[in-house]
Amino acid sequence: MKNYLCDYAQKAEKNIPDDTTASELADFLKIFADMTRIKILYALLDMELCVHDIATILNMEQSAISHQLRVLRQNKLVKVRKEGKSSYYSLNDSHIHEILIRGYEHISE
Amino acid sequence: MKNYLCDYAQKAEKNIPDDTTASELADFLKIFADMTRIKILYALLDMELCVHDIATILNMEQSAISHQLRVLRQNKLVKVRKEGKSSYYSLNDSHIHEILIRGYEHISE
DNA sequence: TGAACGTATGAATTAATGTTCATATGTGTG
DNA sequence: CACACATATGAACATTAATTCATACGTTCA
Repeated sequence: MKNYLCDYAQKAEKNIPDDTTASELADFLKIFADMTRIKILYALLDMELCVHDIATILNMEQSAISHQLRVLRQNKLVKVRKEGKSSYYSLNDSHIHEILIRGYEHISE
Repeated sequence: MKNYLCDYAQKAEKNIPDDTTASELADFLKIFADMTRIKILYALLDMELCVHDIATILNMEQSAISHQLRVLRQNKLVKVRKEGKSSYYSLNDSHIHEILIRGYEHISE
């Protein structure tokens, strides 16, 4: 049974985020781990859209979209503007573009 | 029942990746959606490590690490170098750094 | 060749997550 | 106020995924 660590491995230990940070990071990146949410984010890249339009564009139920928008909203990736009967959603995070682009680059290779 | 789309919404439609692309993208980003894998990736940021050392550093079972390394391997995020009894893993993707950094920036705000 | 070590993997279990369905809340309009 | 429209949400169901356990495979060395 080996419980020790080589010197170099001890260095690696320092790079690893603590449980709280790692967990927050995982939770954040988890948001991008879903096809529906990715599509929603892409739809919102250039403009704000109301729930109904997103559902129509993605050809999905309003309820499903609404649930996913809640996830995005709670994680501050999108923001809402209410006007009349509608809720207009738009992006709320500057890193989204970057992450989506890096991801796309990866699968394009 | 509204089946039409406003002009601006039709533009949004063009940004949305097709199902295949969106699915691949989601699958790729899904890899980052787990605390264990994030820790492994951080551990490998500066150096290669064998399975046993990763398990020790993360204080987890060898089997769990091995399973996750397989996910990372299959998705080409890490590569293996076999030497003697050990398998040494290292990063295999230039976007990893960027994604982890963007994620960290987000949760730091 | 047998024993120890390192790694990989299949099966089972448990936990987390996405979608649907039904329904509630809220807003504008006749 | 009654009704249509837009959105939000709780519960149920189905699916996916992470970990553990047991074990197999591969390598080194006495």
